[in-house]
Amino acid sequence: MPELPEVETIARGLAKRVTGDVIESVWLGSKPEPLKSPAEHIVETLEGARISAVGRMGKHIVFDLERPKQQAAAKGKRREAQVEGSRAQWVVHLGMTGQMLVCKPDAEIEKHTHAIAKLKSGRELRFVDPRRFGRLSVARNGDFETVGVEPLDVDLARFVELFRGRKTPIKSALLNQKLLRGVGNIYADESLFRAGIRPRRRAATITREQLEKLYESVRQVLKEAIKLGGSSISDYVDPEGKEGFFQLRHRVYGREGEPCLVCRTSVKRTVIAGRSSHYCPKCQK
DNA sequence: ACTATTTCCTGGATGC
DNA sequence: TGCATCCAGGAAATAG
Repeated sequence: MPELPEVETIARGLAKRVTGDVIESVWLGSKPEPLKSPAEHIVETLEGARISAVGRMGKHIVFDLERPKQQAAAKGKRREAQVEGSRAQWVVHLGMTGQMLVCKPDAEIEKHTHAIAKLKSGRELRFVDPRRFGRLSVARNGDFETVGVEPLDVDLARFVELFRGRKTPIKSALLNQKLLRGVGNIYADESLFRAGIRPRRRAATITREQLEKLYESVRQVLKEAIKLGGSSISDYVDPEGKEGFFQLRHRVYGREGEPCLVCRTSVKRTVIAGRSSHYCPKCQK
């Protein structure tokens, strides 16, 4: 379940391996494709493009693409002709189980492979996603906007403002990508534990002081997790096949019934907005 | 304008 | 052992 730290780790790994490479051809799997843009649009945008950078926005991996000039000239008859030397992005959301793999072309094609981009270097970028919650799309430069703010960029004042007047539980607000982007179930629970706030607390009832603590907690948890390469639960590994280690630092997530690491009280689990939520009833108010 | 709930999807875990 | 059922959850869609 890639959240911000995992996606950041993945994007860095991909950047290291495919920056500067050129996409020569693209294959998209049949059936209901996990696409947010029309298939032809994706193929047209990716083929021939050079990957100039790989980054992250919220939980999205963003490949920055440069389209060569001669490409546009040679295919002049194309209706939606590419502007010369145009820029675009390939945006990938991994959903729950998505993976972006860099493979040798002779590597066995895994079940649930939905897209393959052949690279000039001879390798392939493959998108594999058993549960099909992941999504692929393309955008022209600047088109890919997400509404929420980056937790690691936002300042305290704007962070506090996000929750003003919201009756929804703070846990739901943290998961709402239109407010804050990149925080998922694990990091929401871990942040709330560190801030001493119960997940069901209505956002609007949280004091300024507590919100300041939450602001620091969210950022601290995310930074620490990035440093450790994310949380490896189920079978998450980064593009180099390495596991993350933040799961060893989880204080409440997945620890139902186990003693709180601070006060030994049994960690409780409840469901909020359809998501399991873990907390210590004594440490969190 | 918000908020809450349902839906999508498959593999692994659990239960009888 | 085998089969059915449940559960995980991001975000879009739907309902209130």
